[in-house]
Amino acid sequence: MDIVKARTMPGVMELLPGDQIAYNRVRDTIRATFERFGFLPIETPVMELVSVLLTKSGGETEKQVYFTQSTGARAQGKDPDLALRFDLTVPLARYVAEHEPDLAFPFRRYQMQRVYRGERAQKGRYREFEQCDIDVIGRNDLDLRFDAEIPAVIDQLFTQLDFGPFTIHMNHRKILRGLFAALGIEAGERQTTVLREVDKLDKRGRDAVLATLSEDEYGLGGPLADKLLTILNTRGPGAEVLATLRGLDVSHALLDEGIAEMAVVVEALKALGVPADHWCLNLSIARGLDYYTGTVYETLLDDHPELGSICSGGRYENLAGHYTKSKLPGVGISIGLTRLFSKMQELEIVSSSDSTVQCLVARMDPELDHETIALGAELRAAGINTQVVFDGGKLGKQMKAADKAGIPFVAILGPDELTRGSVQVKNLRSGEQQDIPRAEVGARLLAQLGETS
RNA sequence: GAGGGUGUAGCUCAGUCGGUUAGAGCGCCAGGUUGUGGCCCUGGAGGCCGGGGGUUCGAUCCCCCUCACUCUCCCCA
Repeated sequence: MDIVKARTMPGVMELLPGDQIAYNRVRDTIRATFERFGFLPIETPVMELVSVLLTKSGGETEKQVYFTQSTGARAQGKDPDLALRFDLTVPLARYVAEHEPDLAFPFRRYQMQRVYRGERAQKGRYREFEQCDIDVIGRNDLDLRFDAEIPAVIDQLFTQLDFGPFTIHMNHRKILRGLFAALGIEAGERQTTVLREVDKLDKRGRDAVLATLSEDEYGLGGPLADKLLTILNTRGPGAEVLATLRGLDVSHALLDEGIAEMAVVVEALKALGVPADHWCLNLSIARGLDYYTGTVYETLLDDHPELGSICSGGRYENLAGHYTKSKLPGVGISIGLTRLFSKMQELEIVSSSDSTVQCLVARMDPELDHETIALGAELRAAGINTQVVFDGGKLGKQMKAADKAGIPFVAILGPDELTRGSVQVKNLRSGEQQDIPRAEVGARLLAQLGETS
C-alpha cells in the first residue's frame, strides 16, 4: 500500500500542545484586554460571497484570494461564487451594513479569526493566519478621541504581554497629504505612489528613498525630494512634532486640518494615561493601504525593530461604501497574532513549558486502579485539571513523562498510602513531596496551584 | 510576478579531491535504580544520501532534468 507523506501545505502554523497552550495564553490576554475596553465580540463566516468580497478589484490582497466551491458546482464547471476572507475589515464592512439597524453606534467590536491569502509563504508570512482586530464604527461622525483609545488598548496589551519595550508610532494621513500638496505633489495616483515610497524610509534608509523619488517616474527634483524627506524624518513626542509642523515654511489647508486633529488625539492620549515613552509621532509612517484617511498606527518592539510592525491600523472615512449609502467612519487596528507569536517563539520570549494538566495521578499498582481513578475524580471535583495514568510503565517513567509534558504535580496513591488514608503529592518544580490526608488533597493542591501560578 | 539558496537519521548538520559496512550531537526506546523526574553511564532502533536520466569499472559526491522546501524583492499581518 502506498503511504502518503503526512504534511501540511506551506504557510500554515500548526503547533504541538505545549506551544498551543502558550499561543492560547497570548490570545486570551488579547481578548481580555479588548473586553476591558468595552469591545464586543463578533465572528463572521470564513467564506463570503465573491460578489461581496471582491467589490472592487485592483487591491493587492484581493489578487490573493482563495476561491471555494462545492463539488457539485465544480462538476458543472461553474465559476466559484464563494471565497475565503483575506482580512477582517471587509467582512466587518459587510456585517455593519447588513446589521446596521440592530447595532448600537458607535459600534465597538473585536474579532479574532483566521484569514487566508494565496501568496508565496516566507518568513513571518502565512497563507492562513489569525488576526485580532478592534474597530470603532460611527454613524455619520466618529469622535476623534476614539483615535486615542486605540493606542491606549495597544499600550495596555503589550504591557501585559511583556514582550519588551515597545513604541506606538503614529502619523496622520491629512498631514502627509497636506505636505505633499503644499510641495506641489498633486493628489491622486502620484501621492499614493510617493506615500508608498516614503513608508520605506525606516527600512531602506533615507538615501535609497531619496534616489528612488528623484527618478523620472516620480517627477520630484532632487531638492524637492530632499526637502520632503527632511520634514518626514521628524519624529518624537507629540507636542514637539506638532510644534515643528506648525513652524514649517509650507502651508496648506489640509495640513492645518491634520495638525488640529492630531492635537486632539495627543491631548486624549495624555488623559488616557498612555506613558509618553510608549508612543511618538513619526511623520514617515504612511501605511501602504490607501483607504486610511486620518490617524495611522504602527507598533514596533524597541529591541527588535527588524520585525517590522506587529500591529497596525488607522482611521478611514467610510467603511462600507460598497454596501450601503450610510456614511460609516471608523478607526481600528489589527494584530497579526500568528506572525507575532511565531516571532516571539523565535526570540524565545514565549515559553511552552506549562501544561493545561495540573496534576497527574500516577499508577503504582494495577490492583489499585479503582482507587486512582476515584482520586482523579475527587481532584477534578475540586477544580483541578487531572489526568490519570492507566499504562505508564514504571513510576520513574511516569514522573519523567509528567515533567517533560510540563505537568506541575504528581499524586501517588499506592498500597502504603491507602493503608494510611493519605496521598503523596509531589511538586515537580521544587521536588518537594508531601503526605496529605486524602480528604484534604483537593483543597491543599488547589491552594498550592494558586501560589505557583 | 522577479531573483537567489538548499535537499544526507525524527531534529540540527558533518562527510566522501568519485571507491566497497554513510557519521556526530540532540531526541527516541531499553537497562543500570524491584515505589520517585531533571544529572551520569551502557546498549539499541532509526537513512533506496529528494526523484529520474546521463558520464564512469564504480555516483550520496560530477552533469542535465524534475520535484520539494526556503529566503529576498513586491505587498502586507
